[in-house]
Amino acid sequence: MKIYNTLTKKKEEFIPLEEGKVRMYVCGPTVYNYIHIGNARPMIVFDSLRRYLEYKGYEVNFVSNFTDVDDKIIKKAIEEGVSANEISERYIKEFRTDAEGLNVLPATYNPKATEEIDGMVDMISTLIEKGHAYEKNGTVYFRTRSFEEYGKLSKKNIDELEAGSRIAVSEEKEDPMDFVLWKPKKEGEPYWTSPWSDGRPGWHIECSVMSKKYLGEQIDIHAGGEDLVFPHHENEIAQSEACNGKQFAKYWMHNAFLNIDNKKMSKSQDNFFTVREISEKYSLQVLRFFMLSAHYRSPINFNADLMEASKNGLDRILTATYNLEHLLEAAASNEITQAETQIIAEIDELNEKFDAAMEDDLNTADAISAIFEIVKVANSKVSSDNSKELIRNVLDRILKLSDILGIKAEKEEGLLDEEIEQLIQDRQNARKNKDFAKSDEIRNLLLEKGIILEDTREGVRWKRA
RNA sequence: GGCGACAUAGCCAAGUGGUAAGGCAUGGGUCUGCAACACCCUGAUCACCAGUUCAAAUCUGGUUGUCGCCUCCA
Repeated sequence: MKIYNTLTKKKEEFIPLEEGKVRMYVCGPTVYNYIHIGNARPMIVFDSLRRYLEYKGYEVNFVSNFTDVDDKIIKKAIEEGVSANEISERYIKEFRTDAEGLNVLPATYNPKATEEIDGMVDMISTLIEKGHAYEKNGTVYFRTRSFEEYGKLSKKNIDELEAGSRIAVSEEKEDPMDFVLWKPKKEGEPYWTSPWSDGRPGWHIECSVMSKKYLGEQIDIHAGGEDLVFPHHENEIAQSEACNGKQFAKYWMHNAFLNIDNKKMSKSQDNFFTVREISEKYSLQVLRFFMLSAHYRSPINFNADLMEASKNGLDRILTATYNLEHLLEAAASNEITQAETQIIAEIDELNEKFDAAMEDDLNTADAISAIFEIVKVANSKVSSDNSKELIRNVLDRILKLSDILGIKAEKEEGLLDEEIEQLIQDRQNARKNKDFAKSDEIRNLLLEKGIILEDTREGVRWKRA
């Protein structure tokens, strides 16, 4: 598989550090609110990567953290008059609800920053010992100039950074580019004790420490949104490599941003959507499908029309599996014929197209097109005249490939209550008697109840609107 | 100011040297009692200019436009 590596700015063949295993870290959310749809992009994209790697047979150790101590969390806690912990616990719970709706698999480990403070103190101590960090008045800074390769990920030159810097100059810092590893508490803030002060860790050190603890000093893939390249990931590299003396992550992957109506999402512009809000209007499967319909490194635009189009597109796939399931029930023959092996060969070819797309830096847009092509084959060439084996093969293929993308392609219709069953029966009787006025009336009534009826060769069937 | 990305049909979007995948929408037709689903048909001189090449959406240079990072941010 080829992966575009931000570090080298090239697509590279993916070769894991340890054969058959993948160590992967994705920067998780700061839990101070519901996640927004921009947060959902890396979750979905890298979950799809994980699913694909697992499908290929890798054992994936997938770690994603919760940043549960932070200025924003503290601010929210003060506003609500509750503890910071209460805020973070609440939104971790909400995060899990949204992640489940998006069909994002749970991480192997979900460490919380506040539970890893000891490790952070250790790493900061090591950095001080090695001359990569220094303490001033209870604050510990990373000595950026001590790490020669600083800027290698974001391709920034430290001197140019300083020239154009908008960072407030601190009297304490040896250099304006130095960043905080540990900061003393302010009145009323949560704190932990350390050799330097009662306080809390800086944001960047968290990921270096949690990644090391759960995945080791060297990992295969480190991923996140492209805005994290600088300074967050650059700083993680500096901390981890200065501390451990070896390359931190082999492949750095970054997803592009999601815009709303071609504008950056921001609270001030009031074009901000949470995943929760979207879930009230659409299945989150539609959001997931929408996100995967473009390449992860391209910016993607979000608006109601595009969601509508995605919904229709996804429905095409869902309808196809729905149809195939009904055909499977209706099919009489079980013997696969010569002609049918041709259809399977065609599907095999499209399956290969899917794999090739995924192999090429996770080209989910192209992979989805392969699924659509299989749907086309199913719709145009498969009927209840075919053997169960053929139908089963095509159906399974669509379900399997969709599942790699985390798309649930099987409709969960549930059961109908007796009243509706009776109405459907009444309508069938009316149709038999050619009382179409009555049958249409019943159909409309059912539509109001959210049940759509379809008359097929194999009889009447229903689905939920 | 520094660094970087992008520009493909009404819309979304693949395609990185050999005359343009796929989806949505539109219009016409088939199927259906009518619908729905589905099927068939319907659409692109790949932002512009110049260059390299037998051959360019695809490489090079330039122009225009859009956007991102450099500050918490996915």
